[in-house]
Amino acid sequence: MAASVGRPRTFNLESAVQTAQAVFWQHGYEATSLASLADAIGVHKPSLYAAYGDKRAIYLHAYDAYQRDAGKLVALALGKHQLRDALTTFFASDLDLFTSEKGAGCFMLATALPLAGTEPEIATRVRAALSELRSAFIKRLKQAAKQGEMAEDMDIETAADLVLSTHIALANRARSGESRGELENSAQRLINAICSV
Amino acid sequence: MAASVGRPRTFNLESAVQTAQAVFWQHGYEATSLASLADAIGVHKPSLYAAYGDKRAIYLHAYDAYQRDAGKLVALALGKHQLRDALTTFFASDLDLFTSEKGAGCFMLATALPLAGTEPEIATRVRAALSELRSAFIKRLKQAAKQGEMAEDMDIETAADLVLSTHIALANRARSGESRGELENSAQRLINAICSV
DNA sequence: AGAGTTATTTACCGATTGGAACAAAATGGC
DNA sequence: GCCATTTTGTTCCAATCGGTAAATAACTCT
Repeated sequence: MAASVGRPRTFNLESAVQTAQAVFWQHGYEATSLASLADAIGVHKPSLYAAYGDKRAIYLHAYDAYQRDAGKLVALALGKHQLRDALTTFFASDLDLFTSEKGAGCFMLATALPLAGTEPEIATRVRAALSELRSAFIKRLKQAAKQGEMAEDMDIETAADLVLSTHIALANRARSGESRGELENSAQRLINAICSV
Repeated sequence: MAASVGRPRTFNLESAVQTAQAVFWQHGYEATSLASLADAIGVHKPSLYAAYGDKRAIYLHAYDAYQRDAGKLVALALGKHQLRDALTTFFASDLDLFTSEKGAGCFMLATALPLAGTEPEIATRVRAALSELRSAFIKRLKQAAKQGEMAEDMDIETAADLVLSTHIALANRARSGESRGELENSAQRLINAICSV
């Protein structure tokens, strides 16, 4: 896979994507210049073009990396045996992510949603990601319902909506600078509303 | 207030702000150029500078107008006598706004939140707006609780969080291009979870 | 050691950006 | 009719934008 012939690359492809991700995360897609990306990574612009392609391609690399990493966190959290454990872990890693030093809020919602106003293919990506997340919630909540872990009068579709809505809202509120404590309170209240045990 | 002396302005200040708002709404703050604003309004750039100030000032005018208009809709909806009526009206006007032809999703969340990553004063504005909205929900839900309109086992803070979260999530999902029907379903499920009558 | 390959650096491109200078045009007050 | 005032249209600015051409440097393979 890696070309062993020719002059070796002086920077790591994956970690450079992480660096680019942080720049996009803080400034958004449009406000991020190629010069600032190259500067942050420590290379010159043509190196970025040679390695990834144009600005859009660099962004999509950062986007894909985020989705992959976030997906792992979701799977890890929802894998917990008890629903309350699963949701607590899910929202804890959510808040870790949304208050990380790489950027405030959710990378995807903060950087891709503005573009969604004019670029349908970006909108479709976000829509698909949210739909996939909701499906994961549905699957996990069905399992919880079987084990009697869900509050009575709470059907699965409603609970999935509430978890997804809280997830999205926490991302938005975190980007607006709300304190982690308040966000944790909201997450805790949702968990108590959904879980019977 | 209006200068009666001098050459009269050839465009309406308020409607020009609405036009500017639509451009920002669709493209976001950074991707909106002064040239495109002037073009959409039908004037030349210097007229915008003379009337409002720089690009940031034009955006803040659009932002303030949005907040004022949206605030009226919220007050109108929450003024309904029955909680179910109030929430139904609230989310209906939400979806009208989020699927309007002026732009997809919520103007505030779509255009201001990306800026919040680097500009604290913008972040503070959004934070304050969301906090104010939550307070309005709390006030309205307290009244509903007195009249026995809220589901048992549902405390006010939790319900307010869920309404706010759903509101924010609908805005995000609308911008991602989700159909109005799916969004309506989510709103309806939340209403059923909160209201006893 | 030389050839082939790949990534580097420097320099540059046209286009667009937000913003401003300036004079002409259009009004009300005198 | 003229002056003060305000907005208009034209023109221009330095800076930055995303992207590229071309030469050089660093490596592997034979």
